[in-house]
Amino acid sequence: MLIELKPMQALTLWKEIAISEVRDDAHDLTMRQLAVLLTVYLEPPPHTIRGMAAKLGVTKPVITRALDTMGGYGLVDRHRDDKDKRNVLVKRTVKGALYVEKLGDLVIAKARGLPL
Amino acid sequence: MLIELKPMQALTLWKEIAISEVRDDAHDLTMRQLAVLLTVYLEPPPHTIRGMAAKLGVTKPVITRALDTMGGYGLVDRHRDDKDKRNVLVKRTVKGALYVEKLGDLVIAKARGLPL
DNA sequence: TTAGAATGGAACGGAGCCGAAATGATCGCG
DNA sequence: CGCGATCATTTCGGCTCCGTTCCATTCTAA
Repeated sequence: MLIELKPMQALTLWKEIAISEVRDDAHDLTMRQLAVLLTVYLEPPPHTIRGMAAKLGVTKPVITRALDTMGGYGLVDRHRDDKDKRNVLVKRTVKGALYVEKLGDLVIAKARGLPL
Repeated sequence: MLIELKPMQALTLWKEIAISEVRDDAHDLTMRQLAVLLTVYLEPPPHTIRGMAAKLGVTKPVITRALDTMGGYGLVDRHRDDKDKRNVLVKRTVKGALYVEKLGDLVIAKARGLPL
């Protein structure tokens, strides 16, 4: 659990992660794409385009395009809702789960290395 | 200090911050720009273009353009080094300091709100 | 003093994302 | 059944960022 995280530590953690993302990230995800990805993998389904657009405070095409890009990477999948065929449900993939898991490990590793 | 940060918590923290950035961020900074900004404000000077490019693992024009953009926002400043006039030193600004400080507060606030 | 190295920046074409508006498919109420 | 509402996607013009390459300035060492 997080206890007494100080401003300097918080910023250092954020900086280290940002640099790691810039240096190593193969997919070069946007902040918006990252927000979409983590929402899909951390919040309970179902995930619709409209719902995610509302949650992130962006327009629907932003979500559609983010899913296009990340779908191309194999990080997410989507198909029509059988109940209401207007809806599109975003699904998780094995590849995406591995990617998210690696991201979590990175945050933890960087958090451990923080100076006192 | 960070103690026993678990994978789920780490990812939730990162997700919350990403969403906040997407929703509220006035400047809409790229991950690279963010990495540059935090490097300038968290690591000891001097900061040269070449040095930061090496640190972030990107090309020089990336740093130059990031400084152009953020300089336009007033988040950073730069001028020639008097000792070696080939170098350009990146300087901090009051506006940039406030922005970074707010970012730190955001991380802390989100960290506090993490579920057990 | 001068040749070569180093530094930051500019120019270029290409690629991706943006918001707004239009499109196509589907639902549900009357 | 039909028509308006809802949902996701596509289209459009515009903007920003990308990497590569080239250039001007400045330093350094022979």
